Amino acid sequence: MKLSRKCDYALRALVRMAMQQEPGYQNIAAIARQEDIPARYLEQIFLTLKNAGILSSKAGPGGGYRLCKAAGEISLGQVIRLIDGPVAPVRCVSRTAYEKCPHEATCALRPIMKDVRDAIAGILDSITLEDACKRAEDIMEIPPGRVGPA
Amino acid sequence: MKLSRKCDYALRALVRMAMQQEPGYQNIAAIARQEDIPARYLEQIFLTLKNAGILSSKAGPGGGYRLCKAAGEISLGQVIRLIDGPVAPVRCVSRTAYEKCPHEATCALRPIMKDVRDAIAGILDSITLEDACKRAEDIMEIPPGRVGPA
DNA sequence: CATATTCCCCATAATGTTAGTCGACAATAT
DNA sequence: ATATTGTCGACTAACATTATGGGGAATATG
Repeated sequence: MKLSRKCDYALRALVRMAMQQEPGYQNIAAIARQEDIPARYLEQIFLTLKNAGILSSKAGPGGGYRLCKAAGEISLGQVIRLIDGPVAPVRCVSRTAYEKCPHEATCALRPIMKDVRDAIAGILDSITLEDACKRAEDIMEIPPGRVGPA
Repeated sequence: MKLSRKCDYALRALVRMAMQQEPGYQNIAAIARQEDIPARYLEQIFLTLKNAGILSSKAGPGGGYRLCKAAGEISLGQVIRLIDGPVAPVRCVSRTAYEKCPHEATCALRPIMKDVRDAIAGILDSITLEDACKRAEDIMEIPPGRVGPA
């Protein structure tokens, strides 16, 4: 039930990109440095994200990557499926990568696993990079009107 | 987010064992045949389950394995953690295998992953082998009073 | 144009995990 | 005694993960 490190990198890098206010390009080296990710590895990840239409890129000085859509349009589920594959614990309950299982008709576990899948997907498909960013900002800066930590 | 095949084997074998009404021992070969699991592999799995106090065993003719506790006392979560490790998508939100992460304090993903973990654990820790068995029986035999499929 | 910067694509290596298989042995029932 | 069944440890083949590296193409700048 574990997220790969690669996927963790992808999500963290995307949140970082989404937090950037100005609309310019951000290069791999900078993101990699900030998030402590091996740059050449992040390169591969960004390429995948680009091919999936999540990022777009521009070469040369001042170039780099930027989000292709609004942060509110990119769900965590979308990214996770792209990097790690289906979120369902078993394929026979996956909506995006369903695969028939011979025991399916009489399997006692299947309906339970379906509940698990729905619970996971229910969260990950409803939360976007924008939502994550907001949470991140709440964590990092004390909201105005507050005097200090509670 | 995927269950290993090994874990799938373990769960299916345990449900099968729990469905057996008579209190005797059931041997590996029989379970392996019924559930279509490589016998020598299931051997390893049962040994692990035994060492964890879920199964007990007896050698010799008429021997085999049986559940060590009532089916209602064994949760799916317990079995899954034993075979596959923590159910949390990332270790820094695991209750049973927590591990500190350097980004923890400012991480935007963590609270989301915590929700995912809670959702998964909420289901898997509350459902027992007994629950699964009931579902299995419902699937396999049409309840009395019903004339046929709806 | 020359040059530096940055992304693009392919290959490959190091390491770890999964899903088994095997052989010899110990316990038990008849 | 012998057949049956579990116990234990080692081993392996295949695959996945986590990178690293070379060589190129696109682009901005002077």
